[in-house]
Amino acid sequence: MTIHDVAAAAGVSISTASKALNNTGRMGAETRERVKRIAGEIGFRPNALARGLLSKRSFTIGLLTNDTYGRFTLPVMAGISEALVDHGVSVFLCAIEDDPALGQIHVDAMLDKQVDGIIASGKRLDRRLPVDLSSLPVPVVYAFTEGSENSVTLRSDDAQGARLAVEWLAKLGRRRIAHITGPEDFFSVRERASAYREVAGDVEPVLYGIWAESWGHEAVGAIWDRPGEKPDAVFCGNDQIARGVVDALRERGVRVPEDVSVVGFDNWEILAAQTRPPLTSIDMGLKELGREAGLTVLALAEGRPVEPGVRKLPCRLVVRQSCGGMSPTE
Amino acid sequence: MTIHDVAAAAGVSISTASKALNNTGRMGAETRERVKRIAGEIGFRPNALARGLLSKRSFTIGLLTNDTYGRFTLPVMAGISEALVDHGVSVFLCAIEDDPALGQIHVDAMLDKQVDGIIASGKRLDRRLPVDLSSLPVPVVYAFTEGSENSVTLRSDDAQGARLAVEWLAKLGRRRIAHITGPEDFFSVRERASAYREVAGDVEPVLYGIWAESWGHEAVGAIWDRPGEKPDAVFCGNDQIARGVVDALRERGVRVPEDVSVVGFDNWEILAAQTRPPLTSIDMGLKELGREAGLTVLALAEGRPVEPGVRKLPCRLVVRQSCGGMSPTE
DNA sequence: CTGAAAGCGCTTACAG
DNA sequence: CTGAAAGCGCTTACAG
Repeated sequence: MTIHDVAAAAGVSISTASKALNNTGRMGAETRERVKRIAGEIGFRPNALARGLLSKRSFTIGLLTNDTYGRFTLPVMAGISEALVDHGVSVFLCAIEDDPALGQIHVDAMLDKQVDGIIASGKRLDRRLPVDLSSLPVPVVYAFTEGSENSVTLRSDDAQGARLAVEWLAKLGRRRIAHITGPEDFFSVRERASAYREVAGDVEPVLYGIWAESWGHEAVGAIWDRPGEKPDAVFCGNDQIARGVVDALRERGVRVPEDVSVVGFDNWEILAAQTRPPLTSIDMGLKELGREAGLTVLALAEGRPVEPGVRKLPCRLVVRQSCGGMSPTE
Repeated sequence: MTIHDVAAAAGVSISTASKALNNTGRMGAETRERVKRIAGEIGFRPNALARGLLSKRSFTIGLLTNDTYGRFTLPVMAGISEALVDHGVSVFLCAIEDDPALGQIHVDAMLDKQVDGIIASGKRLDRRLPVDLSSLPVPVVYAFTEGSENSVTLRSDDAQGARLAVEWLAKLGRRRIAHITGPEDFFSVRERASAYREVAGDVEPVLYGIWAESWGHEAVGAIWDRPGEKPDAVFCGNDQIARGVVDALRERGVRVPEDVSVVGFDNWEILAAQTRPPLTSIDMGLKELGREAGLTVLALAEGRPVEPGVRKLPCRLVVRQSCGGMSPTE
């Protein structure tokens, strides 16, 4: 089923057939309709390869990621796909672990296939992918990973997210808010911690550790075993830590949210919803981030101008039950 | 940079250049080498679109999935990608939720782009994707989802996995093994339960519920609150349930693994490893399943014969600490 | 051993 | 208003 078949069936030339189907050129409305109808009847679908060869557009982009676990990449991917499917653009997913050779192979494969652009994504804002994308013949957008010079980079606004969490706790009347978080060498950890400090003051400590439930447990032990006043709230660096904190508090007979409010970060549905009580958490809006990344790489591919630099997208608070309080009333 | 540039730079015709680069035709070894060297020097990369137009192979396949959460699809995807990258094949990821219209859009987009084949994947063995793939012009392989008549379908061997779990418990000396699992309308639930029955006998009950920690909790309550002898082991339908079971037992002062051994299913790393104690679990080998699916669709695309029907891939036991015992000595 | 020509399926100036 | 021709970048019979 090629355009030749359509042309033959409609009794016109292939140029006319092409123009009819693409709504270009000028011809009798009746002719155009007839060609379209016949194309539909014989099930003609234009070959995107042939079309791409001419137009220099493949309607294809590549998503490169080293987040094999997919916790971050998957929502990003969903957003990209959702935004681009309407434009007829399909997405190659390339999981490259942290292997530079594998990364290069995938980049080469994508370039061979004439992708219109590449989105680089990762699991950490302050690390680069193990492959250099800075001088490719196609546009590159960085989403949730460190970008190269003068590139377009999209990331979540972790400071604003942290503020959102702590302000919510303050609004609920909490005054002694502790912060239990991940490793200090993470940029996002430092950014969240300093936003926390601004809002919460320094009545309670920041405890740096690892991204694990066990660390949440341990930190609660350290805080609650020391003498003196205890926190009435804990802002956690992610949901895993928050889960550990909630479980540890329950085991000590401290009631959540009556005695202590807990906020997580990531809004990792499966974890946040299964915790008892379900976690109030900060959502980084990764799907929205993916959507923006998709639209941005598309704009670049079409030659529309895009301001380079880092663009921060807002986080939002998702209220469940670990803080008490109703859903946020502005 | 096209083959014209290579030909010009090497002082040969484009036919000769093409043949030199593809190791076809006959020519002086010296000419061939020179062309190759020059191609490398000017950074020539053949346009896969043009190549695909001739060869009728795009070196592209599509992965269709309704598992937006990605728990199952992601390992499958990793396996597919890993198997195919060596063959120069790239993968379109199409997340279609459960939306038939969206599914059709993605299928059409893939066909337009001349994919060499499609792999359909899901989150449930006994459900079909919301789109009919049974009479496409390209080969289709089903992985971890119900396939159509006479298709090639790959799935995990849940009965064998369940047997592995229960036999492991028996080997550790457990005699009263309960089974707490998901909804009975899941095919895999029934298959696991009946394999469990065969090995464990009927001293303890099968409790059907939902795929949630809360159900694990609740089921432990039901069992331990009734009078009479208690189980000395629990085989759980998935890791979430197992986590609920382990937590509930701990809260009752029942020691895991000293008093009761617990086995999960799925080997969902992030959950299994964070449970205290870490969960021994059954791994469905989804990455291997993806690898097989990739190689199978490739074989089909190349016209090699593939036996239709359902192929079950073996599960394996991953030993952590929730059962006691050493790593399986086989 | 090497090159001119035809062609993959399509689009787009350009004639008529 | 419609069609013949050239061409996107490549490969592959077929001549020479």
